[in-house]
Amino acid sequence: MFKAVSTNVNFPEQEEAVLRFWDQANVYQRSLDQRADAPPFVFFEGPPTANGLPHPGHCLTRAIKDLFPRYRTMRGYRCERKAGWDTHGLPVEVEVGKELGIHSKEEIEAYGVEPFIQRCQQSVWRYMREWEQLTRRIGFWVNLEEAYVTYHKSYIESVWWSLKNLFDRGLLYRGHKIVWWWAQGGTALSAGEVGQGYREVADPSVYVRLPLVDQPDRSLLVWTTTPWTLPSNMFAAVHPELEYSLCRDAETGDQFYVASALVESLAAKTRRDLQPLETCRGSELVGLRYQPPFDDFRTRLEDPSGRTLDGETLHHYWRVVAADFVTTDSGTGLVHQAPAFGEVDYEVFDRERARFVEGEQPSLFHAVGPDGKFTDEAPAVAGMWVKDADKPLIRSLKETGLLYHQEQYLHEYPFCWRADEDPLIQYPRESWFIRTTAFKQAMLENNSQINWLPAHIRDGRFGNFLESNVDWALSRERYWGTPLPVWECQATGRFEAIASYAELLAKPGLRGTEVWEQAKAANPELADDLCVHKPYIDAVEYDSPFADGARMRRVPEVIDCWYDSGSMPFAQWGWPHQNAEHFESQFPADFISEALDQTRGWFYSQLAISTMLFGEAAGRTADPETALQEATQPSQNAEAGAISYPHPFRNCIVLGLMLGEDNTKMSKSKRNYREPREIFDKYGADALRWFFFAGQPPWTQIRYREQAIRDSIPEFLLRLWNVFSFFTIYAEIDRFDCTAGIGDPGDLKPERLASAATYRPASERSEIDRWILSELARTVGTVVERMDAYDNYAACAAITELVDGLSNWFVRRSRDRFWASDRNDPDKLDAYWTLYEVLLETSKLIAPFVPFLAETLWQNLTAPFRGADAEATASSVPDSVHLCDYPEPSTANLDADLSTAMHVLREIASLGRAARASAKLKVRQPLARVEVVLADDTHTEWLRRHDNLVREELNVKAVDYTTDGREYVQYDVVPNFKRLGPRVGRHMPAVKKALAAADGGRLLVELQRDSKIELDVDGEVFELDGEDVEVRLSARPGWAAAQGRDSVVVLSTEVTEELRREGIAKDLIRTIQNRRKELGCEFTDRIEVAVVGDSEEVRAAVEEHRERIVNETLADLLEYEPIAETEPLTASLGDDDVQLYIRVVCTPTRP
RNA sequence: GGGCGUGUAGCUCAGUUGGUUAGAGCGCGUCGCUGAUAACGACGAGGUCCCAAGUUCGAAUCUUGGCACGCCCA
Repeated sequence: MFKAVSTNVNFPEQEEAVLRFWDQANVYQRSLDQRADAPPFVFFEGPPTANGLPHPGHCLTRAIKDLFPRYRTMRGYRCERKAGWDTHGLPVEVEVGKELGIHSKEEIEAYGVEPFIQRCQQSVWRYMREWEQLTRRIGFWVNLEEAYVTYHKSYIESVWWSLKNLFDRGLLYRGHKIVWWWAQGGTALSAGEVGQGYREVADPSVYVRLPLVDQPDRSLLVWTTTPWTLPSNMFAAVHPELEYSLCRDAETGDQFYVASALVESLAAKTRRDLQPLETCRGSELVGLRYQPPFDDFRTRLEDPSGRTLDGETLHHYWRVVAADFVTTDSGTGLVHQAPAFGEVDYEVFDRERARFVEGEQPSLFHAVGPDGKFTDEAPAVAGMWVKDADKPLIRSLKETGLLYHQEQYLHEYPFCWRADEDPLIQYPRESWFIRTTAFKQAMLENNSQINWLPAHIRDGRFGNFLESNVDWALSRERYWGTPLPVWECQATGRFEAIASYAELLAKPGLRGTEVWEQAKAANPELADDLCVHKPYIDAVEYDSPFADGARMRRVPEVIDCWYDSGSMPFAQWGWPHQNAEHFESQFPADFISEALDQTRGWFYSQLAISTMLFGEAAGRTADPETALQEATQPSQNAEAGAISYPHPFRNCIVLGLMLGEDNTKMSKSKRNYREPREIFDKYGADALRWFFFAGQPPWTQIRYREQAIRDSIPEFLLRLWNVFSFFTIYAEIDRFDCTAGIGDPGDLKPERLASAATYRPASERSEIDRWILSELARTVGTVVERMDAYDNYAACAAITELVDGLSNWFVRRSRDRFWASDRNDPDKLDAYWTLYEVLLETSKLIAPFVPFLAETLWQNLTAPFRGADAEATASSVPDSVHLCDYPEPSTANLDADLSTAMHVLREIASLGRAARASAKLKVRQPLARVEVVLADDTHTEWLRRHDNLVREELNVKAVDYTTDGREYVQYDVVPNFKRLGPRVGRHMPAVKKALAAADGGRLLVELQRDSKIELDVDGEVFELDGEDVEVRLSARPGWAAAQGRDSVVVLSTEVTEELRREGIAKDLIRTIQNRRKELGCEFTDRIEVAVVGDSEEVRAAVEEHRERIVNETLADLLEYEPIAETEPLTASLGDDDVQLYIRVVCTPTRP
């Protein structure tokens, strides 16, 4: 039997108990085992880094990652959830550097790469425990024991395999990359580091004339704020669509080209008189040759030209080129290009170079060394720090007459975040690239098949990013990362890629593995995974296949850790070196989710790698040997078992970034959020989860608000809990037996309940039972539909509405049925069964969302089946709600008409309360009648049959319904715009006016009589039927009435003596009940009551309603003389005060 | 500077293919209900739906142009 559950509940404590139960009973594993043969629902875990502490943003990610797998599992899928950890990268190195008090690469080298990476390997687990605790506490079911780890040897070897695949297909190459370079420190800085170092500085801004080769009296006027890059000038860029003017300087006679839009501002700035001579489009300037600002490269290069792919001969340098990035915001609309010192410029160079045939391409001008000082390529300033060279270079331009104008220019420029006096410069470094651009179309095609949530990501942020794809700069000149598996022939410079450690060990003339072996011997604790890391792997060399006697040595770089995580679809299994069957069945993913910042991160790296390796419809096979060959030839292996786009993920929820309490980025120093741990302790994981799932769609930018988390308790969790508690309280009192007659309960699906002894079919139960069961069916339908579409927000809204209806209408209106004295009253049992069924189904329904509360509800609701008095076969009831099947919408119980009718009824009740409030007649005072005026009589019959609900709710004796209430209301006929719009068109305002002007009541009569209204408007006659118009009601003044959209409720305000006495009796009951509660009475305690006073009216009321008072308050005695040894309280009843004596007769001993 | 997103009540957010009375929760105020009660109900105050122009019989919704904020990139 049921045990009463207190309304007083401590959710966090309860959740801890549920966690212990899950652990002990091994529920997660059993939920998988139970679906061993079920179709898979594949989930990929985007690996977090355990190098920092988790914050509430991570809670959201982990909550949403839990929600859908749980849901799908209950829906009958097998959803394995393999955890993973991202462990490589610069942040780890920086952390370790901080510990050691060092930061430059030199310092790391001095400290020793070997101990450094050993520290890195340990450091990545620093906050492991916090992460695991968070994961467990928020209820994220994921296999942490078998997590994949990006530094593990098997993982790295998978990555190596993929890189060798790309290398062998010519997709991995070495080239230049322009990086932000800290010259003094000799290292490149990441975008994040550069971003920290911007500040405003004044730089020289120079306007330089570049005379045209063919027309030396005309020049291009270019502008730059980095004069030191001018010696390395290669091109001048114009926008092909812009208009340019050839201007004549009235003073000097110089003629030069400037963007037309900038002539005026340039003239003002230089205080010159500029006369436009002619205009042309930028595209007409393209191809013109000019004289470079400095002669060094020109004098050294003999014939700087080559053949293009079109077969022409074209000069390599000092030509006008077209570029879209040229603007007229500043400068002259002609942009000096020094590709070595600007990323954008370098792209231009790349494009230009691609026009030439192999071997005849231009090379990069580059007059500066890695130390930031000029080389001998620029003899005039050789050895000089670039910024110091600005002045002498400008002076020199002045001397040659090329300097047109000079000024100071204020702008943002990055400095080194570690040495803030050192400006950064853009500088070319050698780097390894993946030719992702060759797969741009394939990636776009693949992307177009992905179901992104929100949808705009596909063609918006992510699609645009793919459109502007550039080759992936893969390598990093760092230490802690997956080593690039490329070995270089020391004689020929040719490369070879290696796919596994074993493959390396099998190479001829192998040497260098002893470095690792010795390290391991010296320190047996060393993780074996480190053997494939720097510096050990660097020591391994072998005989070159390219030149006799030459050796192969590994290139020094490690790779971008985004490549690591993007490889997880196969690397998590060590595929293709092992686990072929796992990879087979777990690819591609049905569902992934991360925050928006992963657009260019994990979302991209996964898609790019998968597209390159597996293409579309590339046949996959369990045989690793052939897998490589197949993957090498994407899209040529379409055969049975082929995979098609999209892969490697089909559905992706892109979470919004979470902001702190003050709507700014969460930051530890600002304390604008709370540690997850504290949230769990104060409010619990369910409260947090519900806040995430029900508060807003997951892709909106969520603002962390403690109050909102706190609110999800009363708004949802506690409300449901109260219903549950109500049920158990009375089920215990009435010894409601849900087990009798049920043979094999299973997971207590509704059809199983039907076999119970006292269960009656819904069709035989009262209207309110059928109504809530219909609401339940409707809700289940919506929730399943929305959750299948990955829309948790709408699903939660439906659940909230159900619980609200359950609590504020079903229970509220059914309380009397539960209080009925006859334990075997069928109506009472119906009420129990209905509430029981709804609670059972609700606990399943909410299980994916709030798994803790769901579990507690389930276990309590099913306890009778596990108790000693349960029938023997009843042990089939799952001990966890998470082992149940998700509810199926029951079409049998669906009753749309009932839903609408009840909605109208609830509105009537609501209006009635409003009318009472305005008439200052409190609900406890019974009234004779209400009149309900309806706009139409669709539901009148039904309402009439069920007016007991209204009578009770409004505490009136009678309810009358009518559609003819002209006495109380005024009718307004308004157009149904949606329907009428297309037909009436521009006459709509006149129709509206005509309807408003007419007598609504008369129109209504006409409509009821003829089923149509004729309207003469603008000389045209319009015929409107009942659906073309809507009838609105408004209460006429002078009545205690309230109006809704479709009805007006009018109250009879007359209070007779009899009604008055009934009101007094009700007041008395209420006062006694309050007193019972104050005295701490159990629900079944008996009391004695005395009402002492000289009010005739009160006495009459008591006598008249004695039975009711006695019954409802469980009073054994109701008299008019004081009860001895009892403190009276004063109660105000009607117009009189009385003394109330209440004494508890007996308190049954508690069990 | 470019791309994407957001802008609706004091706060947090909904708002379905354009339809004329723009909603919810919280907060505030008033009143009420109450043996589920740290809950609940009613009423009220609170809105130039960021601005402007356009399309339309009709715009929070569609178009264009601005403004503000956020993110990403430069």
